Amino acid sequence: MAATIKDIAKYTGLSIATISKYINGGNVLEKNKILIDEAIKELNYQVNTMARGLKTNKSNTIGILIPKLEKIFCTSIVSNIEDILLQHGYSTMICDYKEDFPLEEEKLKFLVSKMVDGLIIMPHGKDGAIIQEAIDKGIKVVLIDRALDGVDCDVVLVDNMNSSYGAVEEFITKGHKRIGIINGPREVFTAKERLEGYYRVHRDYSIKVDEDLIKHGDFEIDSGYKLLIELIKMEEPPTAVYITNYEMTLGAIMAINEYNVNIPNQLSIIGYDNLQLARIIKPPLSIVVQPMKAIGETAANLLLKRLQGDMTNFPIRYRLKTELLIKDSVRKIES
Amino acid sequence: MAATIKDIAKYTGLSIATISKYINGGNVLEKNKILIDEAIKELNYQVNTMARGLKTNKSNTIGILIPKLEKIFCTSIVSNIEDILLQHGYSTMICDYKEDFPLEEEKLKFLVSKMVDGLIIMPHGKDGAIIQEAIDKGIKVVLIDRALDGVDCDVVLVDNMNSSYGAVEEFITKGHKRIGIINGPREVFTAKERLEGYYRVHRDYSIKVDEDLIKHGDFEIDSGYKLLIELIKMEEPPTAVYITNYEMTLGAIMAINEYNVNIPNQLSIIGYDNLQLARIIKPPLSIVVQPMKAIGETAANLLLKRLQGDMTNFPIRYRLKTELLIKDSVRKIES
DNA sequence: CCCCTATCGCTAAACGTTTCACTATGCATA
DNA sequence: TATGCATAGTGAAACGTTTAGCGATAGGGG
Repeated sequence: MAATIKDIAKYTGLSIATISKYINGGNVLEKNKILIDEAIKELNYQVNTMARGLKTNKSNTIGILIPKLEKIFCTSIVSNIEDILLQHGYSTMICDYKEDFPLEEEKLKFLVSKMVDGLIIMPHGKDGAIIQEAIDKGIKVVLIDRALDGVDCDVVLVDNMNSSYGAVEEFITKGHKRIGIINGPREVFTAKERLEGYYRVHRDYSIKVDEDLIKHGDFEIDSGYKLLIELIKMEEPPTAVYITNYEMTLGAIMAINEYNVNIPNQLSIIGYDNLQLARIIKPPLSIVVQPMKAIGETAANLLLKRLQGDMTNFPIRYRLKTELLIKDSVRKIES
Repeated sequence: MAATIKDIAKYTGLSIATISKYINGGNVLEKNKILIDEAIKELNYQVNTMARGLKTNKSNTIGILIPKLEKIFCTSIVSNIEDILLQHGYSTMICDYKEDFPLEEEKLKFLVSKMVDGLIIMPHGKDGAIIQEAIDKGIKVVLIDRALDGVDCDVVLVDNMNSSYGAVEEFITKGHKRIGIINGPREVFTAKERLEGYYRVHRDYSIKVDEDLIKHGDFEIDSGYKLLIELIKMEEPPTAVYITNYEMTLGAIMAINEYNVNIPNQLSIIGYDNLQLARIIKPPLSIVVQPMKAIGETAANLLLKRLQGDMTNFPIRYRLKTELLIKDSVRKIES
């Protein structure tokens, strides 16, 4: 049905080797160039990527693997990655694994089976073995947002520790002493780091941490909702709560609305990740803003560099800074 | 490097044809099954999808093409599509075209070049020619959200007309007469239909439409923001505003917050698309909820049916109903 | 004992490219 | 004129599968 390189050869009277050479940027007599171009247009020829991939073991395609398509944090990064890769002639294949470990493995294998030349992964599992397998096959890999043990590759991370430090410090300098934190799962890389920042700033300001104020959710709306309720129902509730991702921030706000908690008079809040959120909520919400654009760009450019064979400083680990956006959801406590 | 079917043949002493047959579900003696399985495990064999695709012209992969990755409306549908396709052994390749027409064409070609067996597309351009080309190549296509002229395929749509009708009717029955609408671009399929509903309910209730109350945005946050301001700054402003997509609803709320407009006392509002939004805003927002889940499921199941060769009622056009979620953002006007 | 059928396995060609090694051509240099 | 050397083009093998067609084997019915 579809025209092949053979048809072009027949049309032009040249050999397939010549056609192939031209298509791949080789030198051909001017008159043959014209002839081939004509044939391509006439026969509506398009390269068969399967055949090419079979020969070359390349696809000019980058696989992107993220936890969940509905998380704006993920898609926003992906979009930035795409922008850059596209400019350099790479296509992308986006997969999400729905926060599911077995599915992560499956999708990763899928991408590998599609002969991607590179991979950008926001990993979920603790186990880097399958990723290492891909690397061993010669696929260049860049991890984003979360590091992984036992994997030999570049990583682009956010400075979670200092971002938490800054947010909680904001509370402290405004006079808060009982500060709740709604954090992610204990075992998750980013959650661990964010909690570390919480501890460290308490230590630096000589404020004792009340472990009851530390709540572990699962980074989803529901747990934000439930844990905020737990916090405000405590016998001695916190005067401020720091929530460490976007979805849980949403959930927390739902709880706040439902229980008619006045922000910031009854409770001070710092949320996470979404600029729009800050403007939609009343009063405007103070948030920690992650550098989605920088993450995407850094990861994409790094991968491009590796694909070009430039392995300087491998493996490299970037730490990108967050921004603390101060609005009206934190009250100053007079002492 | 990687093991091929040949290696398996060598390992087991069988021919490659037998291996291939077994891998593809053919019958093989029990002892050979065991032997082959052992070889596969031992050599860590994985099918080379390129070679397979080259022979079969199939990939067991479905391409999904959406306007923008950051739009929760899109990704939410995609996620539902994926769930179903995955259950049936299909993988998906997700592409977005950033609301850009040339890029839409490019990405479509990319997907076609990857030999996708089917396509689910939320189209942007008016021109269905390239899509028709794909169809002519034997790729099964299902369009979602927007229909397209000159394309011979199934479509899964939302009943935009009646959803607008219902939303505006809610205002009318509560006594509103001057009802603004922040709509999408004039030429966009869904926007046209939503406007049609607005007109029709006015006609049915014998309320004259003031054309100045009809605003055309571009379905992005900014235009929601600007157009709401335009509306409230009118000499004779509307008492209610209906906003026809999620992003513009966000923008409108930003404007409302900024100008300290009291909802619903100064202005009644019905927004679009996002259940979470309803609970985050104060007062809770009445919204039109589109059936993302049903759209995804309908499209996926339909495509699966077509892929199985079942072409009954082709081309079929689904019209899915929206739900009007009534909360506290609409005021009753006593007359 | 023969024939039929079912089952399993094999040979070999084909899919559409890329690429290596080679030939042919033309031109400048000695 | 002979030599050397780019440059353009070619033939053929290879990439890892699938599959049509055929051969071999075995079991069962007559």
